[in-house]
Amino acid sequence: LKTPSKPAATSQLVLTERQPDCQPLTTPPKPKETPPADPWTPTSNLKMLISAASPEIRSREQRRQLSDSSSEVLQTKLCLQEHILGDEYEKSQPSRKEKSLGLLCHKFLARYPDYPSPSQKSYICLDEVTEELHVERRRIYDIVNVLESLHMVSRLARNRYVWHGRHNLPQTLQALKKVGEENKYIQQIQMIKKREYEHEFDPDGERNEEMASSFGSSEQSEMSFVELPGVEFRAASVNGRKYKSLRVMSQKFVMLFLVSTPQIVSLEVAAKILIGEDQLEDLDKSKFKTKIRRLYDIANVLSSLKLIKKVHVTEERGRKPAFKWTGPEVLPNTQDTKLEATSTACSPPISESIPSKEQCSKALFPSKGKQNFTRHSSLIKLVKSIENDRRKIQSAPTSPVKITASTYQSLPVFPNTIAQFPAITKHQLEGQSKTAEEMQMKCALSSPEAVPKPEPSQQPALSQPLGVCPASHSSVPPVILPHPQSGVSYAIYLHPSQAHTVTTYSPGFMLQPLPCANVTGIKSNNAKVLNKITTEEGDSQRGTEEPTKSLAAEERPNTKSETSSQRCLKRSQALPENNLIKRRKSDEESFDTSSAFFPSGYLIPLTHCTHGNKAECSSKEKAGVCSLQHTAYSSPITGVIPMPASELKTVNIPAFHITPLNIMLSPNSIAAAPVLSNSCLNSSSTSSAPNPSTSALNFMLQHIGLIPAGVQVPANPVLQHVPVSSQSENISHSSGSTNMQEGKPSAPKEPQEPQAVTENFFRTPGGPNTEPSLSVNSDGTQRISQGTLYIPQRKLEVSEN
DNA sequence: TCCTCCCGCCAAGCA
DNA sequence: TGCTTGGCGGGAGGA
Repeated sequence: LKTPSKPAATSQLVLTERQPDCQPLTTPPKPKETPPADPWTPTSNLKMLISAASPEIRSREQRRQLSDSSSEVLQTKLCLQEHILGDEYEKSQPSRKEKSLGLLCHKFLARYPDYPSPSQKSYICLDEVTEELHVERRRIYDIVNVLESLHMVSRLARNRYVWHGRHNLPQTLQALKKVGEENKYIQQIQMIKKREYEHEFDPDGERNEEMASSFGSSEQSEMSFVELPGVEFRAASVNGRKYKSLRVMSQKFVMLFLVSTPQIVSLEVAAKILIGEDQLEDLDKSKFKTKIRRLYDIANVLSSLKLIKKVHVTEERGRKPAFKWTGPEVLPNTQDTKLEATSTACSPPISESIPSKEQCSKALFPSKGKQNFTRHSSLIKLVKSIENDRRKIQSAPTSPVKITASTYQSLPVFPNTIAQFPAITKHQLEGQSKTAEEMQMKCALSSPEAVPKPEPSQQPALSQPLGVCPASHSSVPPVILPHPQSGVSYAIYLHPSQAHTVTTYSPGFMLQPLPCANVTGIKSNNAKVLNKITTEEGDSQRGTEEPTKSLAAEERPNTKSETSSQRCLKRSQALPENNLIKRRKSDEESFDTSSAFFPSGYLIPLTHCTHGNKAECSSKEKAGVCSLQHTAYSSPITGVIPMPASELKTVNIPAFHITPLNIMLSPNSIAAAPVLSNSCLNSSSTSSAPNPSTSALNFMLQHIGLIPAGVQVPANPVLQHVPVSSQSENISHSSGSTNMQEGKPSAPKEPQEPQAVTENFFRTPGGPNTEPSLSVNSDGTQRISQGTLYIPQRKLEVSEN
């Protein structure tokens, strides 16, 4: 039965009308002799008319205070039928748009308060809803499933749901964001975009294989449902279908927004990620189309909830539908231990012995809060702490988008970022010839995913647009740690987010020499390449509308999250469900194994840094060291690696407490900060800034327990030669997240010296995303002048229509 | 022409 | 066994 279209004006009237009180009209019994397929028979026609016009009829009845006796109604209908014929009838039919799921969802939501009183539970009876909204049940399921994914409703029983409203939304979004980060969706997005571009030139390429390798084996990515305390998930079917459910898809879709910066996700990318996470064989076209369909369904509901808004992103490849997150900003999770999502996947847990920061901290400090969270596999991944750390010290290896420094500086949070930016990158640049720089850039861009293997000898290319040091680093100083064996010094970055996480002493901890990163702007031709595959977003959006997001973009760099071995480990972290005790036990067991893999130590040597060595990089790339996977997700900082316990032998760092900083520190809280190499340092002689003194170093090392009191670390020639820019003085900034002093690039005095070191590490003249230009001072030293800001974000043009 | 997504078939699984 | 739930994809309306 084809439904003729109806003019918007008429149908709009019908649709905007809400009939909260009116019971649906009862359709007169249909004469048996009426052929149901014929729309123009009086009876069938009448039926359709009733369906289409009943709101009007009812409102008319209300206005006239007519009785709703069926005979009168029928009369009215018949009367209406007389007048609405042919085209009129067609016009009376709601258009397709007006039957949309989004509109239906609006109606559905209008029935319930956003924030229902906790004492007054609203129950949803599907039968009632379908009757009152005049929709088939199937559509209600679509809505309810999405709402369920956000814990706005939960299933109570057959046909019956409880309405929670938006009470749980912040919590849910926070949990989803966390899971999304753990799942490294941002990296997957980057990978997909890269693949898209590559596929343009290699349509017959091994796309699926690449995708397969990108996402790992299908078993890696079991679908799981993130639950919240008190919102139990009771799917009607506990079968495998549950894991393909719209609920899970919806959650993952939301996750993509929450982890993306800007928070715009194209359907295509979302579908690919969902497919990639699902089954690799789903990569055929029909599956893709199906996913897209479902995403539209979900998007319609989310749009009704005003969580997302449809936009279009225009790329060189064309205009793509996308959605932009318009929901509440999800702040960083402050209750990690509470947000324990549980995998409800049907796949069996592989291992219970994977430690994680949460597990460690939970073991030590069991949360007093709600513990009803079910466990999500992705939350208990071995490399969690690695990823968190990486995310903060990496940036997306994407094409830069120019914005002016002034624009950038206008951002309210910019000063913080400036303060965080490692001045070391500047020095490194200073120490580089342009040729070397270009070579590095080419190298890094041609293989941006070149992830350094944890071999000390390796010299991974680091192509990192300036200014990607995460804001969260602003207040935590790196520790300069000499390594007597290798003669290499290291910077240890203490991650603030981990500062409060107390973990136990991890016995084997060695500072592993890592190649120094080369930090350069992106100038190679590949920048173009990357640009082409990127989505677009107006700079204005970044700069004015969502400044924090702009910065957050740099906090969520395009980092290769894990090697395949890590994925295996990650995969193996799936834990059994439903038993808190069991979980606790497994947590403990997992914790015991932490010595087998010590994921959070990121160390960058102060020596061994060479400037981008194109030849080396290229050869490694050819040799497969710089695999695609690695490239896309690798740390631009380079040399950020997890360290197996087997390599952690030399220096034991117990859990300790940095009194001056009031930071609880553990080995898991150690990450690397980019540090100049000797060569870098030697070649770069911007000398206006103070060097950290040996006494300061000793002070800090003693305080943090790296060396016993009384022991002095000899003056480190490397450190002494660290040139520190004084140009950062020009940058106003505010810190404040710790009790550290800030903004004194002048010669530090104890005990402020370590802070001064920090300052110097995280400052740069032009802010985090400045592409510096090298100039030569009168004394022959090189300096970086503030230049155009380069945002390692994709060029994005968004149109909302 | 392509995007969007309604619509309903039909299978899984529950009561 | 009937009903609920929901995956799925055809195909039509709309841009």
